[in-house]
Amino acid sequence: MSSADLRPRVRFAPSPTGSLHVGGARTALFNWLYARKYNGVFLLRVEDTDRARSTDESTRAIFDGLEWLGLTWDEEVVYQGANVARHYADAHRLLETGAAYRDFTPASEIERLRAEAEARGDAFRFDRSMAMLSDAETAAKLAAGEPYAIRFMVPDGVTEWHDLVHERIAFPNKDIEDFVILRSDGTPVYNLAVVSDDIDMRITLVMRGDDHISNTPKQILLYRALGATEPQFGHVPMILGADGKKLSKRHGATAVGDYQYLGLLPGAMVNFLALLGWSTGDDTEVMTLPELIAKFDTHGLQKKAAIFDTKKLEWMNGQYLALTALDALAPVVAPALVKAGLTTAEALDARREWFHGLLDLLRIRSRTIDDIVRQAPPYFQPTVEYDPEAVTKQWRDAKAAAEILAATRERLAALPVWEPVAMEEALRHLAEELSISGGKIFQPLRVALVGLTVSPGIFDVLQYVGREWSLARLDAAVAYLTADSSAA
RNA sequence: GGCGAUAUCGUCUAGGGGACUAGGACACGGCCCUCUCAAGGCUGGAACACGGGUUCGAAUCCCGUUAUCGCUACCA
Repeated sequence: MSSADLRPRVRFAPSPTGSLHVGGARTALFNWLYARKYNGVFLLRVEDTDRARSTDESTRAIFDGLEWLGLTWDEEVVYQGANVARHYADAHRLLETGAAYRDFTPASEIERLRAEAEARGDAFRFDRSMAMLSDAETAAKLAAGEPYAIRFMVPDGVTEWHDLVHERIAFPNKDIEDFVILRSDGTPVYNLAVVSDDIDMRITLVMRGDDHISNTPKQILLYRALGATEPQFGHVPMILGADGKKLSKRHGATAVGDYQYLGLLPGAMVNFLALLGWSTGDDTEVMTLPELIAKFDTHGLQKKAAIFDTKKLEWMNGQYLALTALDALAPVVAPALVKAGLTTAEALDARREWFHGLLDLLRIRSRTIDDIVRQAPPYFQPTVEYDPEAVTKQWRDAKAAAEILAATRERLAALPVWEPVAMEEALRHLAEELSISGGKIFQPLRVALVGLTVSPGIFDVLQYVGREWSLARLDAAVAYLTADSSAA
């Protein structure tokens, strides 16, 4: 065996029946991290055997989501639907070796018995003897072309494995009923398809959600009956909504694409997801992808389900907004500004330095890209709208405010250079002359410049709004206030 | 119902017999900084589900109870 064959092989196997959900994304992430950490191979398998529910659109959404997160796969995508011939052959192989048997009982009959048992309050269990026929009977039914399902004959004993996160898990085989592996229409059932494909893909570790724990003994039995050595298993906990219930639409944004749309950074999403159900063992929380890979260790995997805390996700995104180099951040914020109709890509390119400086000012006050866009209009549009509350609060005395703003305008206009240090010096002098605090000038000025009571430092605002627009806005404010007072 | 999994602050977690007066982060409150808002710094409140064992000693090991979740399909 060559050394290449010893590389760990893991996979992410979503059903293309919706978007890529955060739970799936995290399962993919753990697998990806494992592969990257241990020089392994990360594979993607689309489980599209349920043709009624699978869509191409969903498949694309899954690819897009994984790519956005940077979880790239190493070999061609495997489509389970393309392997049904092998699934069928494997089922028949088990039939030949006696590990499985034909069940001519119609599905409708099983359904009826199940309903009956439930009505009695009993649990229905398929009884192997129901299907046991003499060779002659079987031959006759076969000759008559009667349809049959293939059931796996669960042997006696106990099926156990050493789970990567749960240690030992054991199931007495008596609790597992003879499950169908091939339907009477010849299509494979999930557990068979998964095992057949995982064998074919030479998967060495199956890491998946712990909702699959109960499937695992059945799958292990299939590996053994098929003459294959079973892979390692690791069952990671689920992600729950804020109410402790399974994450669903009702909880709002649950798809990875939703967060992309909401202006989250993929690095923040990955970092946050990694910390849901896994920890480094030390106190580090904000980690780059290379750090995540270096620190990843299955021992840090949690057994307990985790609640998806959007507040912490936002905080994490704020950290990434602040930490990401402006050169890298600008290209992702620019399209959002363009989309909001505030500017064009060309205009931003032309004022690259200005844009980066502005971005640096706004990002520290933001948790998402949308937050940045929301703060941006005063710097991209010639005029601003006044927030009524800001007017009430800072321009309550219209006459006084107008006077201060007029004086402010005069001092600023007189400056030889439009530069923060000089502005501050000039306005602090003005405050001194008027025997008022700096805030008494800065706050009304802030409303004139951005229309709000909140903004970055006032001198930064003046600088980034620019001389021309700033002075015009002061004029407009004075006009507004004098008109207002004469009207009143 | 049966089987399985899980159980530390509101949330994510550290902890794997004595280092625990149970640590960190998010969120929340206070203070500092300050032209506002953030960011940052300091700081406060806040948890071992319950009951039995084992042990000199238990958040840590064992058993039970409870609660939650999952599976129990000719769904995946």
